[in-house]
This record gives sequence, structure tokens and C-alpha cells, in this order.
Amino acid sequence: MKIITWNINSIRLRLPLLRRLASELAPDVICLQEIKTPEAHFPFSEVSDMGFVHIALSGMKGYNGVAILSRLPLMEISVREWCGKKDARHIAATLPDGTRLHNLYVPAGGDVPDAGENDKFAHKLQFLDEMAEWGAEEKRHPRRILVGDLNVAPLPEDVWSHRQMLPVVSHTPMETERLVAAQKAGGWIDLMRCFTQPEQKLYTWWSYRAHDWRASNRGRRLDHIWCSPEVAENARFCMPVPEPRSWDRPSDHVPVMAEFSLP
DNA sequence: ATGGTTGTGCGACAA
Repeated sequence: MKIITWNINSIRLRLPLLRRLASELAPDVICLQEIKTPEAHFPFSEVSDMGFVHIALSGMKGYNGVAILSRLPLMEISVREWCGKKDARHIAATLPDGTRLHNLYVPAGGDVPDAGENDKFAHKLQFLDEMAEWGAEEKRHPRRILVGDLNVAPLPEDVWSHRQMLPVVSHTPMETERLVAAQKAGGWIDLMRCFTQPEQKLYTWWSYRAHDWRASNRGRRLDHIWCSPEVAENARFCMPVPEPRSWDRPSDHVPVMAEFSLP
């Protein structure tokens, strides 16, 4: 079974890229973030025509929005409110083998890494703390996967320059310590890091603002696939898929794909 | 130190 997570940055604008990704990689499940559309404008028929006839989504106008596109039936679809907001940052479903799948979009947090000055950063820290509390409860599911744009690059090797990124939102110790705490509390395994050397740089996002994103290569690993130890035992592969960053009108994030052998 | 780009939807604002 192949699962992809991708911050698509508008599903309506990038339907051709989604179609190409689905065709070239043949995933069974695609988890999207920043679909940026309410359910009323979601392209159900186009996505169904790609083979993803089971669709779970939480959308809103203009911002955020997450969706699970699946060839396999989705059961027990649910959304959770985070930080008391109905802002379409989470959707969950159970796969036919009983695996509980969560798709998350953590707040980006704005530009200033100070919770007193910047409400968006305070919201992000609160969200990460809530992920730790929630994760401890979620441990009751032995088979569980968490994917999404977590908007934090936790390790020094997850950014192009650890030293220069330390004061930059996405890599501050306030964020990285909270993300690692949430990972630990939920008993989550960082699956992408299981399939590469510890010193290997891994990125899933490159800014639109670079003149030449590939030449400057100032990337960050903001997108993640986490799973329980029982699920990790069956993992065959988990890595970023960099090619879509070079396609026409790309998202600034690239997909991450994991492959599992059936238990 | 600054500015750089993209999205929604036609305003700013968010990333």
C-alpha cells in the first residue's frame, strides 16, 4: 500500500499536477493539505475519475483545508477541533486493515517567533502542545499513521543551515522541542528518517521567493509521515518525491510517499 | 538589512 502526503496549495489550481502524480506513482491514498476550498467547490468528479472514489475532506473558503483521497474504503471519518477553532486543519479515517490515519495541517505561525507579539506563533505553539496531549490518547490504536504539513523542521539536518535557521519560524527551539515532545508522547516513529542516513539533508519545501530554488537549495523538511511501531515494521519505503517541484506552476511543498507491505 | 513569490478572490492577508 502506498500513501502520499502533499501540501498542494490549492487543489483547484493544481488538479493537472495531482492527476500526473497519481498516474506516475499509483498511490492508494493521497492526503492533501491547503486545498483552499470549501466542500461545495471541491472537484469530486475529477478526483473520482483518477480512481480515488472514497473522499473525506474538511474545507473552508480561502484558507487551510485537508482531504483524504483513497482507492480503498474509508471508515470512521472524523474531524477534530484544534485550539477550539473550526479551521479545517485535521481529518481522520480508518483504512480497511484497521489502521487509523490522521491528516494534519499545523499553523505556519507567521514571521515573528514571539508568542507575546505574534498571535499566529502563539497559536502554533498551542497547537503543538495539544498534539502531545492528543497523541497520548491516540496511542490506544496500535496501528496508526499521522501525516501532514507539520510546519516544523525538527532536526539540524532538516534545514539548509541549522545555525542560520535557529531564529526562523519553523526551526526555533520553541517549535522543535514541542514537536519532538509530541512525537514522543504519541509513541510516533519519524518514518522518513528510518530510510536515510542521519546526516543526510532531507527537504520537502522550497520557498517560491528564491530566484532559482534548485540552485540555492535552501529547503526545509516541513512535511512528515509518522506511524506507530507496529505499522513501521511493515514499512518498505518513505521519502520525499522532489520531481513535482519542477513541474509547471508547482506547489512550494513536494509530496512525501510511504510504502507498506500488507500485514 | 532587505526583498524576494504565490494563493484566494478582487481586499488584504496568509504562507
